[in-house]
Amino acid sequence: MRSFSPAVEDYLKAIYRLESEAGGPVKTSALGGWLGVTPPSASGMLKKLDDLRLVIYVPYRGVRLSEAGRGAAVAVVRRHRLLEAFLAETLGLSWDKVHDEAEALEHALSPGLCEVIAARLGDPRTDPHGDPIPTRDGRLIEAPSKNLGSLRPGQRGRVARVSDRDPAVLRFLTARGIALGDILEIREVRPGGAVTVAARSGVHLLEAAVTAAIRVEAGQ
Amino acid sequence: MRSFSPAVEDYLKAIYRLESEAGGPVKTSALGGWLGVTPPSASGMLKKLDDLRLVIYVPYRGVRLSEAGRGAAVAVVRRHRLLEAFLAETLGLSWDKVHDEAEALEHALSPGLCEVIAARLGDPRTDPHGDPIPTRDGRLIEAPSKNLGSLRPGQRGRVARVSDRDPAVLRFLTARGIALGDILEIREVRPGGAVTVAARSGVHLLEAAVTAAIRVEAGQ
DNA sequence: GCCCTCTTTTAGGTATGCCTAAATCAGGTA
DNA sequence: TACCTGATTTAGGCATACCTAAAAGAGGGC
Repeated sequence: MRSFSPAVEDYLKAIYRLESEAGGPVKTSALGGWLGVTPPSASGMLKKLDDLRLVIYVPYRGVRLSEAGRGAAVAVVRRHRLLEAFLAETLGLSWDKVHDEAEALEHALSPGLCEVIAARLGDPRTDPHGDPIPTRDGRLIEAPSKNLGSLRPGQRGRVARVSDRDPAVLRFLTARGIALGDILEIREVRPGGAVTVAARSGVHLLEAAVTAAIRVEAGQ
Repeated sequence: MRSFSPAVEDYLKAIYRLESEAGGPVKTSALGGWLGVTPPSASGMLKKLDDLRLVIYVPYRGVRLSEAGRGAAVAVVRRHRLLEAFLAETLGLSWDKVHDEAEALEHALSPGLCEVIAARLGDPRTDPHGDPIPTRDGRLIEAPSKNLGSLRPGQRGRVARVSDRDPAVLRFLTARGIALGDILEIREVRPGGAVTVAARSGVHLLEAAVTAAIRVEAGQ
């Protein structure tokens, strides 16, 4: 498996993520929005990725990863999450900082060094946000989890994953003393998506953006 | 100080190194040869670097770093050598492997992460090849050293630095049990530049390429 | 079924950084 | 001083990956 340009890797990773979220083909504009490029730029790149057989792109309809594309995307995700785990472990970087640094370094990490890091960390299963790290052979085990917002008042859940998309959310949770593995009990669900939760560190109001970022292992 | 493209950083680093070695302006073809690009490519880039005020480029005469260029070059050298030290320290990478990995990662290392690494390592003064690591404020302290080949039979020197240019040389030295800090005594100087040395691990014949890669702190 | 609107693609352009081929310059030789 | 040779620069191209503006397609409302 040859290596791809940073731009190609970013597209594959983005398509992988959006495809998982949407459960179907990804629209050109959604991809462009996610990556911060204009629709024409995304459209042009998709044609190129289709030529490379990394995606199946049907103009006006959307794009899906091919088997080869999925493999390449998962490899990038593995590098990214291993780097996050490595930076947290060896340098003590907080979970709100690891994403951006990993984002920059992932394209420059050789396969050999990637595996040295994995071995050094003892093949961790998750990164600092709780996201699963794909295995070397490209398997990704997604533990079942549901969005915190889908729980009813009185229900409890263990914080399993927190989206790394917005560092401010991560800092907010750190400031409130909420971390991965903590058990949250829903007290109140407000219209708009905000919730009130009881945690080890007390009762907190979590705004919609925060609630949406948290996935829990339910039934605790 | 804004950040530069990987290509620009590579040129600055190369000019810095060749300028130090030559003790004067660097020729276009020497730079191209070092970086593995053709003379026209180097020529074009030098014009651009001159526009950016990073170098003083006199067509047909050669190129020197400006103050700004020197600062940027030293910053890249710092990132490179800190990364080498970090990879050796935390991952146990051998001195023949750290260079290539650092070469790839250095352009993606943020200033912030660079300083976290420096702090974690306790602000090391040298990388795994004995090359000095510039300080954060851009000072580079070069300890006096001379080439192993300049010693006469009977003279001794402590291995202070070994060029990271050729990994095979580094592996050869490792295989012969010769490391940084070891004391070598010249037994024989052969025509062409090869030498015979007595080391802790025994007597070894070092070919010209190996001899040229070693710098020693003389008078041991 | 037609049209209108929004999305998406095509067209054409910019910047980076590399290449080959051709022209030009510098410096030593006759 | 005129020329030759080798180094260097200019000229013209290619690939990547982005942009804006304009054209074209898709799908809903009437």
